[in-house]
Amino acid sequence: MNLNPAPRSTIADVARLAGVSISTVSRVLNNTAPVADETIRRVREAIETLRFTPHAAARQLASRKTNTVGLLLPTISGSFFPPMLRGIERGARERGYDLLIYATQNLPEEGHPRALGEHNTDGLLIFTDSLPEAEMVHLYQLGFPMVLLHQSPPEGVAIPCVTFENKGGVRRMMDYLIETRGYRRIAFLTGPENTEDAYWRELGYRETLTAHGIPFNPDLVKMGGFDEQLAQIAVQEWLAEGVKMDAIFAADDDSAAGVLAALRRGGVAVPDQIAVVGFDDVPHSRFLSPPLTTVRAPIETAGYEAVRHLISLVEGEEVDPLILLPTELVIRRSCGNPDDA
Amino acid sequence: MNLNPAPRSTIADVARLAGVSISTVSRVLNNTAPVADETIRRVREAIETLRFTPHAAARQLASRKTNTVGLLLPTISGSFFPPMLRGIERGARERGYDLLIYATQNLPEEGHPRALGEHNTDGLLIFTDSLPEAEMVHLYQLGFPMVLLHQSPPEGVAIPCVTFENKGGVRRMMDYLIETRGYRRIAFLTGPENTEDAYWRELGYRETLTAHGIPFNPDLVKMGGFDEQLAQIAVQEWLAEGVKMDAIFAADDDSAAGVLAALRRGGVAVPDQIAVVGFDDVPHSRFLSPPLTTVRAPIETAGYEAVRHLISLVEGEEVDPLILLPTELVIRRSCGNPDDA
DNA sequence: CTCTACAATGAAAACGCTTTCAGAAAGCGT
DNA sequence: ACGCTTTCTGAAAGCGTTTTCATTGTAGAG
Repeated sequence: MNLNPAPRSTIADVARLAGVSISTVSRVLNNTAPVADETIRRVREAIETLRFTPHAAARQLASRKTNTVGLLLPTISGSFFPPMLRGIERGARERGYDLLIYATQNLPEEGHPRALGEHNTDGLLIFTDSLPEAEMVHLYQLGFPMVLLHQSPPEGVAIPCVTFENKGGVRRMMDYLIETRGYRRIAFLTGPENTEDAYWRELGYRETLTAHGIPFNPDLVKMGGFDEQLAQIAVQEWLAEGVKMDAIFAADDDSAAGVLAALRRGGVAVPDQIAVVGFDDVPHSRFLSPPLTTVRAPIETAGYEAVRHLISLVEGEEVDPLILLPTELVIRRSCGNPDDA
Repeated sequence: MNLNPAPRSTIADVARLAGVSISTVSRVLNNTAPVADETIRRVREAIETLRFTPHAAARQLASRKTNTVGLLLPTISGSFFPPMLRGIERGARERGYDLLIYATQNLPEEGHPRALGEHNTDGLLIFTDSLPEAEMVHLYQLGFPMVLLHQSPPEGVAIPCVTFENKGGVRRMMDYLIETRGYRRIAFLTGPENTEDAYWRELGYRETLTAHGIPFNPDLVKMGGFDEQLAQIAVQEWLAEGVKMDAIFAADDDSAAGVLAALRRGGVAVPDQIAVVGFDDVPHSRFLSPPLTTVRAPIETAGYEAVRHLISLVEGEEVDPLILLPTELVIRRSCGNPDDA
């Protein structure tokens, strides 16, 4: 089937029908030079009757621009992902760019990781752990536009990075738990290793403890891995070990959901016996039971800003090397908020 | 910056370095005609030392193929989305295609909806409600490859469609609830209007009722809209109205999560007072409390199969008009499963 | 040995645009 | 009327590939 795939009309057809040259058609298409009103009208009309659509590849070849940005991420999962992608898609679309997605996990074995950026896209959005450092440096040296999401660039490589104000967010939440709610034994469920967001969140936890003169207790820290199931297991262990605590700070909301589930299963009342807080404020969190107190991270905004900065870069503008998005406390019932009881 | 963007090497550079013609380079690149082993070696070497990557746009222009498929969806959200996208990405990648994403919600006002498929992609994956019917018909008449996801084609338009065996899944779940668990007053929380999955699921509910001689009771049906919050509200209404029921069948897992939250808030024990079941088995569902009994829909597989069928179409093969993916009962605690109590 | 067939290569023509260059027409100050 | 812009337009040269066509050997068939 489809052996004779309907001859698409080209710019030449339009030119012929409108009685002008292809240059003129191109000019009205791109508004790239003055054209007489009457001519514009005729060309537009011809375009309409022929249902003409410029051929993207030809355009890209001639103009040396793809008007496409690529998004690299390790894999597609978690409740973090949809808001981020939504922001990215919106940002790209608003500036007239298309969005190409690569889950690097699925990429062919060492095949042509290079083919990624250099020719298919004008720039790359790189999420966390999705591109080997060597490849990144090479692209950088070629002057290829990139923006990092939740990951800082390698030493000496000035690739802009957008991320959350993780440490400050944790800090404010900890202050609240300690000062307002009076908790002292606060456990922390870390994110995955080698993840920067996770690193800063944990650091915020430790620093705030110190600032309040509370000694750091290694028994109160386990790995939650930003994962619901891992978090459940960790909490079950705490329960089994009989470790006592006033509150559990989960490094993200997915793991906080796991904490909630494990505590409920273990017959522990939240927040009466143990308070629980998370980080991110993914859409789901307000529906947890009890509704989750958390640190709101502007996930969608991060995606949106990242892609806009990338496009600025593509279009030759300068861009701040670090874009730190503010976080915000969202107090709900899981931490024992009396106002919402 | 980036005014002098590192001259990328072209096929001509490779040819020169290897001492052959560009035709030969192209041939070893695409394995499109026999080339002497020694020549292949030299060309490969030249490619390597120049770090040459073929320019995608030029390739597309010359070969009239983009090796890209587009995914159209209304918006990016919900727990349904990540598995689906994962399947699609994997399927596309496996067959050597790139994936372009369009959230049609973000598309410019009536601008060039046409530009979507015709020139940027070799084919389009169309999710539910994301493309006006007229546009679809037009593309179809042009012979443009498309596959629909969870939506059937308009009258007389033979666009393949992949979706779940919704009615059968609901049917089996209902049989189980009625026959094995002995429930009679089963409420149903519908999906959004004008959504086919929602339609078939509701139909399955009604038909099974009839099959078991249970009269249909309109009081036991409310709109859940595949949405956690809407579902909560609906359940709150039921509770306020004092409607009695043995079980609630939510048309998808997101709304089932809302049901669970609302019941807990209303002090109703699940499954002891009211059983709850959902549909989809999104990753999250097994972590709900109690773990959700649901109908597993192969979401990732649907995406995977859809994109593979699309690519088959692109490559000129025939494809079944309807791909119905089987669903499967997943019995967990929320329906009162004694084995897992 | 000749004939045919096929492996191996190169030259050159697309592919459908954008962009430079140049020229014609038209306005305008003097 | 004269030069000088400025506006508008067309011809033609790319952009970096793939693909067709032609050419040259070289090997097996007869």
